[in-house]
Amino acid sequence: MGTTGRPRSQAAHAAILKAALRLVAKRGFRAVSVNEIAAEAGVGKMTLYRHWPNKATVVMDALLELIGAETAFPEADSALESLRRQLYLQAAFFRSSRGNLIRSLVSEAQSDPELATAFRDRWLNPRREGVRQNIQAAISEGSLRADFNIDTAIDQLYGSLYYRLLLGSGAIDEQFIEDTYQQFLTGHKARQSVRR
Amino acid sequence: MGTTGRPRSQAAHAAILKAALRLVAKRGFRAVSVNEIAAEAGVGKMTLYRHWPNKATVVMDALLELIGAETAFPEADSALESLRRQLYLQAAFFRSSRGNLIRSLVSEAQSDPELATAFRDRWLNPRREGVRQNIQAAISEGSLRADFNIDTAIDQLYGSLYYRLLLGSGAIDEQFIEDTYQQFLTGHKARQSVRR
DNA sequence: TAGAAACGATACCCTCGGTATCGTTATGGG
DNA sequence: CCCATAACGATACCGAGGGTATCGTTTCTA
Repeated sequence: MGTTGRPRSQAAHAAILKAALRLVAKRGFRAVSVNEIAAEAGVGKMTLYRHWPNKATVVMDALLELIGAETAFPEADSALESLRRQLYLQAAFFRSSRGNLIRSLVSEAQSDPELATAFRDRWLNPRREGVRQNIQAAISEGSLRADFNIDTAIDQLYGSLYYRLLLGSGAIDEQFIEDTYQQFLTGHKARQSVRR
Repeated sequence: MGTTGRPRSQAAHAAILKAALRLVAKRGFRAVSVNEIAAEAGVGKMTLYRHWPNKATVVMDALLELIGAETAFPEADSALESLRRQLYLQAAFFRSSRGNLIRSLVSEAQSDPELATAFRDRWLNPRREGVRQNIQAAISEGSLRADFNIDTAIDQLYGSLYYRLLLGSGAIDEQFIEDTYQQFLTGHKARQSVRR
């Protein structure tokens, strides 16, 4: 078997991810070199390349392993309220320095098809699936209609957030989130809201 | 005066922009080198750097000078119809190879604050201003309400287009555009549509 | 305890954006 | 008409950075 030899250092693995997260969140992907990440982690450059095939994959893993759960759906009394709160979480995430991770990866993905696929498969689609299930729960609860295209609705909900993050056309503040949520509600709520 | 000496070659200027547009539309910003652009234009590299300070600015100018008018607002019977048709134009533009220019510039702007400012000032904001005037015309015509935040509405209209262009989460096809337009209308149309 | 593989360090390669400098060429003010 | 001036194409060069190769050393397991 391939089980012989010195094992990979989990400490080095974790230190590299942590260093990559810190540096890229603070200064952005392009401004940080692989040498810096390795030095910050107290590790040789070659150790980094033994664990990951390239710089972008390190940052992708840092995003998923260290802060992937930061935008999970919060518990709430209704599916709609959970959706609304998740929008606020996503906005806070985008406003924070960690938003730089998303900006960096989307930027690199424009010229790196493998990274683009990985970003969709590992970050975007799982989150979209969460939103889809939430919306379907809201439909089951009778608070949303059932006759709209869910994918398009998700794009309209989250597209404007990514737009402001990447284009910097305006603040991702509470007013903006509330307006976006209300606009979604206006177009998709059930005509007769179920009451109890 | 500084009017002495050999004048700048307008032919070289135009050839460089055309070469940059062709190559970047086909293969993307990062995959095309400055040497290639100059060679394709039949020009020395230094001539390029005499006309522009860096690679990104060349592509920015190519976008504005060669295809800036491609997404102007079409004439129509009503402001709303003009807006709807402009969405279709923008979608066709994003679907075409020229969409690579936008993807490239947004990508580079993530690590180049000057480019980010130029992209907003020269591309985004003028187009947003056109949308704003169109929306205000629609309000004046009585087909839209007057009590919503126009900037947020613009982000919701166009944000999902940029989202699909940059994230590749779905096709920017007619169905998507129509759904997006209808969702905007549902949330912002006047309660009593004016008829004649 | 011996072989295999990961470790940190470091030298190296290659591409590419941008600069410097060459001799040459086109202009326009005097 | 002619000469100072600046742009021209070509080419050598610089520096940064991603990724590789190789060193002697260390740590594991069979």
